[in-house]
Amino acid sequence: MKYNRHAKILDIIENYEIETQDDLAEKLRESGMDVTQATISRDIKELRLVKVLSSGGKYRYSAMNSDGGNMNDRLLVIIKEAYVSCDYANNILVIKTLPGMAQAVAATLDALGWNDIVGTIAGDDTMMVVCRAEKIAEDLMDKLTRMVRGVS
Amino acid sequence: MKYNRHAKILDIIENYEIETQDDLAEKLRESGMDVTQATISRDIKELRLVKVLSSGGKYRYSAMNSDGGNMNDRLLVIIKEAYVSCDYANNILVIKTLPGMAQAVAATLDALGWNDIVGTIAGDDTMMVVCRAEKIAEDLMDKLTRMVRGVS
DNA sequence: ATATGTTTTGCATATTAATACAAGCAAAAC
DNA sequence: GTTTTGCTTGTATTAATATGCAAAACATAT
Repeated sequence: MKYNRHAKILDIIENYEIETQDDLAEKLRESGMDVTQATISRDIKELRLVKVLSSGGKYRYSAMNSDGGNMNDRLLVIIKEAYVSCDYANNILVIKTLPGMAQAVAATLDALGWNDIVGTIAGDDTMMVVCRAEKIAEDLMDKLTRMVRGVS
Repeated sequence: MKYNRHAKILDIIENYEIETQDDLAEKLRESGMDVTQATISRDIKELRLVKVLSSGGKYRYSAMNSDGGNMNDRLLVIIKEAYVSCDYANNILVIKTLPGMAQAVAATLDALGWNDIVGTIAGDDTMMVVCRAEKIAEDLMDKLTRMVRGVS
């Protein structure tokens, strides 16, 4: 359940101004994930999130865009966990995952903040990535399949 | 004294693994700057520093490289505060500042993490920036003079 | 020199975050 | 089937950080 939660956390901090770990706990609870502040402290450490000062002068948890390759590791773990198959047409990449895991993959891809990715959308076991160009979709598919096969 | 301290803080966190605000207070004390944790908390807020997880698994304060233009603001304030004059020869930019402020400007420039800047060195009221190329030095001088004149 | 407004700071404290420890679980090993 | 091992979590606690408030420091006008 941990990786789902991590993904949800990435999702939450992107869409809400989360000031404290308790705020985050609350939001997770609303999603049916019941954890304590202690666990969240550990999640935040693992995800390498940081507390930044938002423009409004308040603190806010955030996934630094480009944190030295760490999010890539995260993607690796989640992909290995969730991946089923992958294909693309034109600039759209479609990723099939285990049931319930599509959100996790999408949130992680989002957190990477890649400019070449226009956006993602996720259902339950399928997600789509809108890429800037067909070439990007192809490259991303390659990258993912290599990840799953354990090739660096 | 505040801007000097801010500069020193930037300097310290770059050169030491600062885990807590108390650690930072200690290092500042070694430099003859005597402040409490409370002040440092406020400094960290103003400088928009973040606590990141270092590769060694420990937390560490850091100035995110490229935090959405905020360090630029910081540079702006410090430049307005300290700037006297500026000139360059070849790829070396020389900045004259008010007495004692050269370190502040240098640390702030360092914190920007610009690739085009090879390095900086600061005395008391003069500092030098070694740029990757003459063009860079020229651009930087322009940027600084525009800053001082209040032109964006 | 004195008053007045602004900024910076420390103190004390409230709030927030990290962690030692033990318990619970599940998979692997025996 | 039992034991071992490794991982995740909550509890309780400690550690770290943020902030309200008053005092001090500074600047500026009178």
